[in-house]
Amino acid sequence: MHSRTPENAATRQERKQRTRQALLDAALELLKERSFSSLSLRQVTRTAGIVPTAFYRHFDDMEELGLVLIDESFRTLRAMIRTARADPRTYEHMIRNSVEILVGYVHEHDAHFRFVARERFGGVAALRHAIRAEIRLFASDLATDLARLPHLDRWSTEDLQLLAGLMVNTMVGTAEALLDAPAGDPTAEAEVSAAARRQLRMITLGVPQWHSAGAPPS
Amino acid sequence: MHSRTPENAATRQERKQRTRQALLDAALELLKERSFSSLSLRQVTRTAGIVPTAFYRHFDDMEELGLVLIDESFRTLRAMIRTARADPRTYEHMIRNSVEILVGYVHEHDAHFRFVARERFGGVAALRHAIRAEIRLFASDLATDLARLPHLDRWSTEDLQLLAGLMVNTMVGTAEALLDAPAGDPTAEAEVSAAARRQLRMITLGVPQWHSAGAPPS
DNA sequence: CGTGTCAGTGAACAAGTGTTCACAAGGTAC
DNA sequence: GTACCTTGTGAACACTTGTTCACTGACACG
Repeated sequence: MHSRTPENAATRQERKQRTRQALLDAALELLKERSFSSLSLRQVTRTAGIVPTAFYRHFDDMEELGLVLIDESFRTLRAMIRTARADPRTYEHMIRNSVEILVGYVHEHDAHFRFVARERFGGVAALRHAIRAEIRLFASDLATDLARLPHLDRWSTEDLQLLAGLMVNTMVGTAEALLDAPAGDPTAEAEVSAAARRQLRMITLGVPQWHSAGAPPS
Repeated sequence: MHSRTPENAATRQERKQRTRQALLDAALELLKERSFSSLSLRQVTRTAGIVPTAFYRHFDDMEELGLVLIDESFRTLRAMIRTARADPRTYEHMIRNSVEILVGYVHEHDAHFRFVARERFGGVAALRHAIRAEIRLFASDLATDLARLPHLDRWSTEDLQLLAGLMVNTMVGTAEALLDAPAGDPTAEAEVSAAARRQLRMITLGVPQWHSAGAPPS
């Protein structure tokens, strides 16, 4: 064994990537309690186990790190959405499925969800805008999925967007309620998801009436 | 004119109250851009025009100031709600009325709304909890009002709460959309409020169907 | 008029901040 | 095997932060 790579060493790129990820993880960990704007570069490097100045080898700025963190968070969010988009046969099926998947993801990636929820209206404009854009995108995807359901196939795209926005809003509210539930309390979690299902059902019940009711202008 | 009170002077209590208010106003002004957790005592005193140490004559803490600010914000919110609660005759009337009042209040007290929206999931736990409690209270009030409307008079209180939560959520989302609209752009504002009305209508359209549809368990 | 109260001052502190710079060490490339 | 490149180090900088303390001066009260 003349090789001097005891298994934790590796190519330089890999090592760099590893401490970069350590910085991201450290920040995400700290963001469970503080908010991003009150997070200091030195705190991040300290909990990542490197010296403050080394930070600049990986990011220009705390803001740049924040944006990468948003990207990372939305990768898991998009993965969730992809899972949830599988064949929306009926409203009921879609509702049960979506809520269940949401609960699972929030449970498993609560740091990402917590970060996004906190920064959605937080102090840092760049993060706010990135998040807002992603959520809008999400609503658009949902709208095109909805268009395949009975009754909704003849809705205008504007109304579909509004309906999707309503549902996304409810889901976001549910996610936030889940984050607030005492960690790992299964009954609280069950209550929140039951409430979410009922609320989504309330929304869908109006669907068949919408156009026959006239949908008054403005 | 031997009196040395040129009009800005007054009794000592009044003067104290005035600088106290100056501190609150300064903080609220700064909170339009930063978030509370990244707001420093010295910044507040600086923009209020007093020396940092004088802060302690009025508050023990920045957190105490924050809580007072929440109180102040929710006084205007409660005033809004009181106005909006006047006789909910029909759904349509209620919707038009509520949205219009909301738009007016957000327009006039945008600093308060902005502060609340930002701290609802912000870093400071005490503020978060205070806000959450107020919003729950709001939803409860709305639920009791809703109980007087046709169809809803025979709903269970749990379902009324869920419906109210749905509507409050939509209103909160609308308020946040209004805060994002380019300042004073009347067409953007009109679009947001039109969207809000349509969304609320979508919700109410399901109401007559709810119980006849079975409202399946959990 | 005289005395005490108290909102606001200014100096001082220990600690934390972002960012710079010169430097060490070791993997990379020739 | 040697020279380079790059990740991480440590000292140093100029600031800002919260909080303390002894103080001043004008209003309040007797």
